[in-house]
Amino acid sequence: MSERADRIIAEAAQLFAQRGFGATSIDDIGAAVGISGPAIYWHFVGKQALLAAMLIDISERLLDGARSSVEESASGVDAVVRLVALQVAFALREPDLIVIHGRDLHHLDAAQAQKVRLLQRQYIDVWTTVLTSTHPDLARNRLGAAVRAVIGLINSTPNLGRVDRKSLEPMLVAMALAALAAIS
Amino acid sequence: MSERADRIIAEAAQLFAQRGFGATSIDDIGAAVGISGPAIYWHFVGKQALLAAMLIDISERLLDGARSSVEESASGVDAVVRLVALQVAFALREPDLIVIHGRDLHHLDAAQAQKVRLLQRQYIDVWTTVLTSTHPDLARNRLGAAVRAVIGLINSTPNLGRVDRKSLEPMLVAMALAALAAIS
DNA sequence: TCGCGAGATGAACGATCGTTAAAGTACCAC
DNA sequence: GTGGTACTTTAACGATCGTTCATCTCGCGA
Repeated sequence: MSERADRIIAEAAQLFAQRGFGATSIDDIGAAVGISGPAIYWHFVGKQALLAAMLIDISERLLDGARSSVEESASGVDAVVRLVALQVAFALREPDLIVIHGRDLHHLDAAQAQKVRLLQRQYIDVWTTVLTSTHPDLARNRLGAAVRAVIGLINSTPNLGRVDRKSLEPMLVAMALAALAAIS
Repeated sequence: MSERADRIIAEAAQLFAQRGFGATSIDDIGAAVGISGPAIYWHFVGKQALLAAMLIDISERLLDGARSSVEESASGVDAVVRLVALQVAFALREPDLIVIHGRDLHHLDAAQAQKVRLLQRQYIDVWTTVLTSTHPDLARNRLGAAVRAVIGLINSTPNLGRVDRKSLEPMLVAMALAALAAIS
C-alpha cells in the first residue's frame, strides 16, 4: 500500500467516524487529503473499498492480537486478563475505528460484510474458548453472549465524554473482569 | 397520534434497525405499511421526523422510567438494582430501538440531535446521581463514564447472537451490577 | 345530491453523489 | 527531445431518493 493510499484511509477513517459513512462524500475525503475526489479512484476501486479496507484490517489485527495473547499466557485467567487489556488498549487508542466498526458495517456489500463478520466471530471464539476453561459448567453460546456484552462495555469508550481517557484504562479493565466473573 | 401514524413509526423502526436509516427509502416504509411512499407526508413532515419521533420517544420513556425507579426505591443500592433491571428489560424488549439509537442518531439535524442528546445526558445523570450516594469518594465525571460503559454492556443485547434472550436477563443484570461494583 | 375535507396516488422535480471519461502534468528512462 | 508511466484534474453521466404538486377517491354532514 502506497503512502498516498495510507493517507486516504487515515483521513477517511476520521471523517467516517465523525459524520458517518453515508454523510461523507468522496470529495470530502479527497479534500481532507489535499487532492480531488475522483483521484481516489486511482488508489481504490470505490468508496466501499475504503470502508472494507479499514474494517478488515482492524478485525485481522484484533484477531491476531488475541491469538498471540492467548499463546503467550500461562493460564486461563491470565489469558482472560490479557484479552481484556488488549481490547481496552485498542479501544482507547483507536476510538474512530471502534465507532466505524459498530456503526457502518452494514454499508459493505454482502461478500465483504461476510468476511468481516467471520473475523469478528473468530475473535469472539478466541475469547469464548478461553472462558470454557475457566467456566467449564456453562454452555458455549452463553459464554459467547457474555463475551459480546463485555466487548460492548469496553467499546463504549468513544462515548465516555470529556474525561482523560488514559486514566480510565484501569477502571475499564476492572469493570470488564468483574463482569466476566459474574457470568452464570 | 393517529393509528396510521403509529403503524408508520413501527414499520419504519423495524426497517431502520434492519437496513439503517440511510438505506431505507420512503417508498420502502410506505410499502411495509401498505400505502405509497409520498402518503407518509400526510402524517409526518419528512423522513427525519420519523427518526426524531422514535428517538425522542424512547429517550423520554427511559428517562421517565429511571426517575420513577429512583423515587420508588428505598436505598441507593436498591435504586441501582432497579435502574439496571429497567435498562436490561428495555434492551431485551426493544432491540430495534437500541440499534437505531446507537447507530442512526447522527442522521438528525442539529436541533433534534441536541434534544435527544440532552435527554440522554439527563438519563445518565439520574444514574450518576444515584451512584454518588453509593460511591461518595469518586468524581462525578468518572462515575458518568462508568455508567456509559455499563449501558454499553447492556445495550449489546441486539448482537448477542442466537440465544434465548429471556434467559440472558439474570446474567446481564449480574454482569452489570458486578461491573458497577468494580468502579474505582 | 352536493360539497367538503381527510387521506392517498402517480408523476415529476431537484439535489446529491458515486463513478467514469478524457485530457492534462510531471517525472524519468533512453 | 521522445515516449511512457504514474497520478491528477475537470466535466459530465446516471442513478437514487426526498420532497412537492396536481389530481383522485371516498365517506359524511347538511
